[in-house]
Amino acid sequence: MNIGQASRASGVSPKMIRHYESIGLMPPAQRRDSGYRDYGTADLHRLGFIRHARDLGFSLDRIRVLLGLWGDPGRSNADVKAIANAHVAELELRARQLNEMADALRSLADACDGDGRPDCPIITSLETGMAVPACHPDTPEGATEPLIPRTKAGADR
Amino acid sequence: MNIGQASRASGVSPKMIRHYESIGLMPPAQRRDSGYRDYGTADLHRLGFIRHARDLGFSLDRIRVLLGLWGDPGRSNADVKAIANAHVAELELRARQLNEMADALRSLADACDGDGRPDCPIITSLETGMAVPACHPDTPEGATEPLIPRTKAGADR
DNA sequence: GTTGACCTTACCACAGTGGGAAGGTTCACA
DNA sequence: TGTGAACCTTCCCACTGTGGTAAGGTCAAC
Repeated sequence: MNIGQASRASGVSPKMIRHYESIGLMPPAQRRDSGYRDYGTADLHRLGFIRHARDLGFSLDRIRVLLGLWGDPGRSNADVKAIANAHVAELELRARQLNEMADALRSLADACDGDGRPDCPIITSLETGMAVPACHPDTPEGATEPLIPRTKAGADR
Repeated sequence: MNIGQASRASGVSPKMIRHYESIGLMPPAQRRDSGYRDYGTADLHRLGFIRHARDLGFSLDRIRVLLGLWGDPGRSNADVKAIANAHVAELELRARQLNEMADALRSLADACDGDGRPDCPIITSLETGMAVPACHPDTPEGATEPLIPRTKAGADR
């Protein structure tokens, strides 16, 4: 089976299949006399595993570990679960950060008339780093606060 | 003012300040006789703007546009608002994708005993690309479904 | 035999940030 | 006046994960 066929069967681009081989995620492929790579069902299986893991957002480095556990008959599912849980936590953290940004920016955009004048609270906030001053239900009168609370996201850049 | 002082005052690393200059986000800095860059309040102001925009997740390319609007007295806040809204939509999309991944993986991890045996639904799912079969409140009896519904995220990789 | 689809390797690109090397400057302190 | 620490300069390389593209070889159908 060609790399192109393996690609269509696995949903991994030929480019990436070669890349995965070059970084050792995939074993060196069998070669035909022509030099063409030749893939079998075991390879397809492995490519599928990698792809599913990528779809769940695992980094290639973590996938390397997962592949190791997959192939280890004496593995402990506790190890797998620990990796999965760590990854879930990371995904949730990143999602939270993105949502914080979206919330902050949405409230800025909501405060902007968009009526064609130059006057713009979004620009003002970017200048000053402060959130829109008023009309915040849960903010004390006229108080301003940092756009994004300086916790994790971008705190020390 | 040195690049180091500008860095501390703006929260942008010296490395990044130079980078922003090299790609034209910052104008070429004034130089002292020694060749050291010299920054004034206008530069600090601009660095702050960039940093706040970065904190909101804007790409450097979009920041370039925002800086242009910032410096344009005849700008329309509708333009700014449009950029902001587009960015909010992107942030939300990415956050949603991450949450989908997290949800899928969390349910896999929940289905894993983690009792030290090799047996592991997470690994099985990565092999087959299917979600855990049972115990899904809103899933018909024994039905299995793709781990991540093939919509946008990673559909065509 | 020709043609088109496919394969090979090898390099470059992206975004955004960090690391480090090799060398020059500034400034305080002895 | 010398010295050392802390700073600055430019230049190159690294990372992640993916895509592009170029120059060339192969395969299969017609």
